[in-house]
Amino acid sequence: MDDQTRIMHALGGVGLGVQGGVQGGMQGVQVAMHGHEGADGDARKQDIGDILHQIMAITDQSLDEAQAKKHGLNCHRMKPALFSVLCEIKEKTGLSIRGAQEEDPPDPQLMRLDNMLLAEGVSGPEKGGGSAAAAAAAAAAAGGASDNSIEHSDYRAKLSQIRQIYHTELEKYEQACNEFTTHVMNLLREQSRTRPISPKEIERMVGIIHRKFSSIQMQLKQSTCEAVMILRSRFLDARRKRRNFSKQATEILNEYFYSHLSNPYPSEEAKEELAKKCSITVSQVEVAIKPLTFGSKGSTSNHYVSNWFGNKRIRYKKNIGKFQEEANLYAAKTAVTAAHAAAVQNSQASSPSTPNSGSSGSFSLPNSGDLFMSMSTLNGDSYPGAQVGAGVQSQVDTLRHAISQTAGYSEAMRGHSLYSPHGLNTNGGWQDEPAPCSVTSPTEGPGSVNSDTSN
DNA sequence: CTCTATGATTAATA
DNA sequence: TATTAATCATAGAG
Repeated sequence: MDDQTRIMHALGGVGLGVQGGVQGGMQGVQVAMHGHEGADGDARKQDIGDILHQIMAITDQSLDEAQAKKHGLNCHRMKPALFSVLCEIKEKTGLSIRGAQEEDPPDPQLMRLDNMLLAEGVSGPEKGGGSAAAAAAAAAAAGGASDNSIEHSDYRAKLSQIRQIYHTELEKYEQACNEFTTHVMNLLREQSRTRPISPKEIERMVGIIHRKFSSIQMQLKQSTCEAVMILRSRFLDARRKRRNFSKQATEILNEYFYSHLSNPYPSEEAKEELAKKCSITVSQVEVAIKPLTFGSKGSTSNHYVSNWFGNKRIRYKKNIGKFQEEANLYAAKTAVTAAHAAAVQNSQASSPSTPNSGSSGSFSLPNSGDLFMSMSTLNGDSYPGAQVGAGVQSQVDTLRHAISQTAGYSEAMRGHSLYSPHGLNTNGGWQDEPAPCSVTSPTEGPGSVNSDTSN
């Protein structure tokens, strides 16, 4: 008690001793601190010394006493002035380190992580997280190629799991950060009543805390990214586990292929239609992680068709003999369908019943390249008898098919001019025929056949 | 297991 | 950019 009054007195003395105002107080302190005292400097110095002594003595006092004194100090009329002065001093003496300028540059790595999380749909808008939602999302995402079945939804489920964890954790961190921040702020504010803490300093402190927490968040983001990467790599590996197209899908594709043998380059629309047909007709199982990674363009399903046609073309070309049977089959099929469809105006020509007769020989179609080619291969090849027979038959069928095409021949031609951007060769074939080899050197037929078949 | 069929990927090409 | 040709890697049959 006694001490307290003395302190108060002393403080008052400091203030009053100069001029009484805030300004005065400041000057007084500064003067005293720097030791530039004037005439009565010694006396003031003495005062200050007293004060310091008394302050030191506080530690020896009981809690109650300290509280009381604190209160006393807080209520002192000079307190605000002193406080600001002390803050200023503190600021000037560099006690508060001025290292708060390296915050603005947004960490590129963090940006990268953010971008990736966003791209993967982890941090993006909520899409719901459940198997049902996953299925819905899958359906929504893949427009045409809908059922990517197990793997796809599995992936989605896992992803949404990650996402959920991520969000939970993020929220937790956020909350902790806020809690901690407010706690520290309160603490500092509280302390600011007894020691010089400027609002600026508090701000800085908050900044530091936030930085700390954001670095933690970055770790979270990083590990989330890693998890996604792992998940993705696992499923991307799985992507290579190819699924064969369904029987019907290949049926449809083959049909198209063999009915457009002269120009098996489906246009975009055609591809789309084929894709639609295939995936609608059957639960055409496709592995499609791709649509997940970026907003599926819808053209993804066309990709499969393109793949298929690419493979088909190349493989057909590589070894026609091997595909003869298939060709026959589908040619016949298309012929039949054509017959069905195109009624029977020219039943003579297109009737499947009498295709061989007139048709084959009489038609030297522009796309006879195909026929010729297959012909020559057949001729050149020393197939086993049965096979030859089959070959001939197939040839016939192909012809028949060609004829059936003839019904829509003009259509086909239009198609050519429209669809084949890379010139359809005049010989009717696509690009350079495989024919040449067999044509030019039919003698070498067997060899080529063997190699083909072996291949 | 091997072997073939086949979907997917990739580098090269026009 | 679409295709080709080569290649990879698996599915499926034996």
